[in-house]
Amino acid sequence: MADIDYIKENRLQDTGFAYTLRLIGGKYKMQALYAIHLNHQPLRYNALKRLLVPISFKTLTSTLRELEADGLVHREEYPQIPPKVEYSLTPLGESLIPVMEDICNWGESQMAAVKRDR
Amino acid sequence: MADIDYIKENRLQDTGFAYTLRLIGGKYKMQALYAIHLNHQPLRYNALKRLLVPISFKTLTSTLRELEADGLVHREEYPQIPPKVEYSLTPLGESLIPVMEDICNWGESQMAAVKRDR
DNA sequence: CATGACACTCTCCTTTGGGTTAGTACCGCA
DNA sequence: TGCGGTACTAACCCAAAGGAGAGTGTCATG
Repeated sequence: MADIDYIKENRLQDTGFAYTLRLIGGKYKMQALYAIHLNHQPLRYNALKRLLVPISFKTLTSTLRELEADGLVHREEYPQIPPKVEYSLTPLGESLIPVMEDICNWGESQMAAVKRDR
Repeated sequence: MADIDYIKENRLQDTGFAYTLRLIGGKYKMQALYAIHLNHQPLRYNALKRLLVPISFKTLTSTLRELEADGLVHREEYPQIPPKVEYSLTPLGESLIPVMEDICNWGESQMAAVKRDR
């Protein structure tokens, strides 16, 4: 009954669910994090854009700005010409990788199952 | 380098990420699944609606229809008056619970950390 | 001499998710 | 007799997310 009270009290929307999804819920949020992770070293803006085709400038920029504001990504700007900006994962960002991998794995196995059943 | 090729080949959008998020990405998708799970028995439409306040009829209906179409939820209709419809998790839906709990836990601990640091 | 790379910004446009309101058909209960 | 509960559907609306395309300033390369 404690479980149900928990729902009835209507806290469901205020749990970690909503919190986590606010951070990684965007169309390319997880892809961006994962791409940086897999690269094993900082990634430049245009490199990231090429990896996340067909993302647009606008979306990539806002995606990165939000990830930075949420402390998942670190932005390092080199004031030179031509400009150079590198993005890397913060420890917090890294801590999300296992969670994202679970999501990914579930989807992979499910896709495989669907394919098998046809 | 295999990792990077994986990205470069541009398969990132076609991985389990996108697949899983298509299934549970809606505003109330995970909440609905979790509510049914916690109830330990089938939930009726209006009961679910009360738990997911402030969800609207339209959104709850489309949410449930999509979950059903994706095989995560089972819909059982009792042709009586007044009508009665019960929703329960399929085994596939149940298999998502641990993944969702990981997402939830990460968010909870992160919220706690943010609170602590102020 | 001109093109392209760099890391963007700006403006406008479309799509999508979700919200609002109203209505349906029937019944039990006060 | 009329109100509330049951599980919806239909029509319309709104805001936010994302996409398209052009522009910026400087430099290296062909």
